[in-house]
Amino acid sequence: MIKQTKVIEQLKKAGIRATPQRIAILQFLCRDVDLHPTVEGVYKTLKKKFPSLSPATVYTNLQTLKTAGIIQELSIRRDRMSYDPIPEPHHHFYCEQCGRIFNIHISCPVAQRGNFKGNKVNEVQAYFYGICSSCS
Amino acid sequence: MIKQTKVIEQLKKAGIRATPQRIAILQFLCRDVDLHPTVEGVYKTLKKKFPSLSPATVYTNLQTLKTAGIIQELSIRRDRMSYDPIPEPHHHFYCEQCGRIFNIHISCPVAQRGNFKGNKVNEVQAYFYGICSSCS
DNA sequence: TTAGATGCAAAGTGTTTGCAGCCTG
DNA sequence: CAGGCTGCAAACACTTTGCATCTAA
Repeated sequence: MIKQTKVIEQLKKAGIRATPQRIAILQFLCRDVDLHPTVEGVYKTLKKKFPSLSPATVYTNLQTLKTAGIIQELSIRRDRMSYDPIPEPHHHFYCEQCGRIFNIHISCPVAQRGNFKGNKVNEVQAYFYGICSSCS
Repeated sequence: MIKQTKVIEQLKKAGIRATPQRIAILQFLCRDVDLHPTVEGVYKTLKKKFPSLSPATVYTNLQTLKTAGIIQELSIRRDRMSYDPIPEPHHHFYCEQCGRIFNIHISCPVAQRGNFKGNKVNEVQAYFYGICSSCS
C-alpha cells in the first residue's frame, strides 16, 4: 500500500485539495498499477470505507486527477472508461475473457509523443485485445 | 464513389442480406476511408436518402458489419464509437481541434496481431491524439 | 415462403450538472 | 472564512431491446 502522505503530497504539488475521498481514490488506483478500475470499481470499493460516497464524486475526482496530469484515462473498454495511476505513456492489453487490463512495457518506435508527418502528437494510446496467458 | 455492385457482392460473400439501408451504410463508409463517421454522422447523412431510416437500424447494421468482419469499430473518440470501412489493422490520428480522424499507415513492429509474451493478440488499436497539420 | 431486417418507442447504462451544505487551506 | 468539494437527484447522451410490420432471397 502506497503511503497516504505521498498521495497528499502529490495532490498538493498539483495544486488541488487533498480531501479524504480524493486521497482514497488516488490511493486505490495506486494500490495496483495493473488494476485499471472503472468508475464503478472505484465506487464499489470505496463505498465500504465512505458510506456517504456518491458516484458523482468519483466521476468528478477522476476527471480532476486526469486534468491535473496525475492519472490517465483509458478507453480500452468499449463501454466505459478505465483509470490508470501512471500518467506517462505506456500501452495496455485487454483480456476479452477475464476483462483484466495489463500494462505493456514496450517502447514502440512509432507510438511516441512528438511530431508525426506534420501532426503534433500529445498523447498515444495503444490497445491490444485478446486472451491473456492465464485464460488460454 | 464505390460501385454498389461491389458493396452488394461484399455483403453476400459475408453471408448477410443486402438491404438498401445496409448497402447505403457500407457505401457511405467506403466513400472516404478517412471519414470515420459516428453513428450520428451516418444517420444524419443517410436520413436524407431514406427518410424512414431509424437510428436503431444504423446501430444494428454497424454492429452486423463489424461482426461480419467487413468494418472495424474505433473507440478513439472518448464519448462515442467511430466506424472504419477497412477491417485490416492500421492506426489512427485524432485531431483534438477539428475532430477529424486520419488513418496512419505505419507498420509498427510491436503493434501487431499474434502473440505477445504468452498473450494471444486478436486486435490492436493505436490512437494518436493531437493537433493535425491543417489546424496548427 | 420465411428468416431476417426495419422502424418506432421505451428502457438501459454511463456520465454530467445544479445546488445546498460542508470542509480544506 | 471563502472557494472548492461532497452528495443527492435530476438531466443528458449514447446504445440496446421488444415488437409489429415488411422484405430479400
